[in-house]
Amino acid sequence: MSKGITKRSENYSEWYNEIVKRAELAENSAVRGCMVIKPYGFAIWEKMQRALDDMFKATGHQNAYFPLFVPKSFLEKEEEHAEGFAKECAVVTHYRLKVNPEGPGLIVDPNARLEEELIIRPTSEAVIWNTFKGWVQSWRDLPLLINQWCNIVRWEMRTRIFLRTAEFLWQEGHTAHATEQEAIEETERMLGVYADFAENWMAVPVVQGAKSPNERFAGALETYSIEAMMQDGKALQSGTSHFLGQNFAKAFDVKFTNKEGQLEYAWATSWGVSTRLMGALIMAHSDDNGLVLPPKLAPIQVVIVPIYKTPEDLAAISEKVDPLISELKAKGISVKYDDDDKQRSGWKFAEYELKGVPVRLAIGARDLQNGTVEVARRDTLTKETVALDGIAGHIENLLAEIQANIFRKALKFREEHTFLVDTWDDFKARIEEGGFVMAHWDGTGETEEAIKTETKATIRCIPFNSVEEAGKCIYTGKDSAKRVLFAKAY
RNA sequence: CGGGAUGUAGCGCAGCCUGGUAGCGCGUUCGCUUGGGGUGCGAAAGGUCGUGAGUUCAAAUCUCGCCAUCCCGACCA
Repeated sequence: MSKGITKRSENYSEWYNEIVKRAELAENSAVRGCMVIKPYGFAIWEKMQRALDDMFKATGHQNAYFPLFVPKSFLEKEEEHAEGFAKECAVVTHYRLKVNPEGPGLIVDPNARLEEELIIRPTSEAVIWNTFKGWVQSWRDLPLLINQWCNIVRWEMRTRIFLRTAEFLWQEGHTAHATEQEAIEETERMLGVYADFAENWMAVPVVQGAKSPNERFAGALETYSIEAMMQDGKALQSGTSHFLGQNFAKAFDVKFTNKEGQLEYAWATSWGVSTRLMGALIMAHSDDNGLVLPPKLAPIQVVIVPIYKTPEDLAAISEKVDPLISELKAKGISVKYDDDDKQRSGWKFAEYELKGVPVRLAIGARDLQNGTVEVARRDTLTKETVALDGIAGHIENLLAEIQANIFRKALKFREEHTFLVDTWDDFKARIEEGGFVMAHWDGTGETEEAIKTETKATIRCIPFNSVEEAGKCIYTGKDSAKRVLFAKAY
């Protein structure tokens, strides 16, 4: 295997695949379309989960768990929902295998056919609303604020590790409310939580907005999303929040008695983010040397590499390093002291760079003499020699600075690749180059479809902060009241 | 499901056209060397060439079937 990795400018998708592999985040599995998330990659996902889970709890939600299997009759109940997911469902038809009587191996036992097929959940609205029926009777039972962490299966034709796999991990929030207004507020609140997480934890700036009807979740009245820009200028939908109206309450007969004693259908929301966020994290920050991680999500925030020849040298270094490790840990900083003699220091430098560790300290005989340590930061690839005295505080500040810096960098990149466009020729040219294009649209699905066919760009969202501004549709020239966000998307 | 390609050592590949002892790089193991950016040298281990059939004295190589994977399209968080 060559030591360098493919450059972003040469082949962006190859670069992405190599980062995933070389940083040991995940690998393709023996099972078509499914990935193995490796320990280092999973550690990042766990940090994401922890932060998100805390945010869900802080907004009043509780975790629960619902079955992997969805009876086909449940999935059928909400018609649009069923239609939307039908094409990508894995179906369980039998419950037993048996030894092949005519040869080696096992066969599906034809006598063990299920009376009703079970669908492996592509999402859990159906099972959950079937359950909610039993949980909701009175206005006092509302709001019902539930979240679950689980895996789901969507049988994709073409898969890409983290970005689109047949099986993936996610979190799905499902809530029931007494009023439409309350449900809409919840939908907005949770999109806000996602935006907060993306920007303040992942350091990925996002555009919040509403999906066009074409791009809406099957069964939703309104879908909101956060859209992030990757370094190739393409958009990645990084989280969605849906206002489901009373569709599921009606489909599953979830009614409650309001304060006036009348029966009403409950109002629903659902919202989710998935392991796709790992893809966003990689593609937003990493460079031609490997992964770049925001300190807040890095499994290892600081690595310390001793430079030594003899065991005596190492002992002298460790004597200085040990108290520093304690001090860093006391500040809640995760630190790894890599005194492993199996690899050389130069090899370690390259390896931790590849894995995106935000700060690397190197300490050798020279430093012991001078009372210093070499501090290297991953985001800028710069090094400085700093006095060992007071280094813990310095590192703490440095981690915060790195977190802020990679956000700034990503935001600057997005701003430099976002364009206001008013003519169709400009539109095609800008989309071709990559980036976000803010343009007027006549509001029809037909126009959206035509633009997609001609340019591969879709409406990523109608941004919440889009100002009212009279204009003409980029494609048809019809009147438009505001600009929407167009881009090619993952 | 349409179009294209690939399957040879743990990984990345050459060999196939023109059939005749299975090779290279990385990694692995051992020894020495080196140690502030993937050290250098030497030795060694490791493959029923995706699979099944056929042609042939002889098949990684030619023919046919099957399987799997990847890329490009239609579908998608």
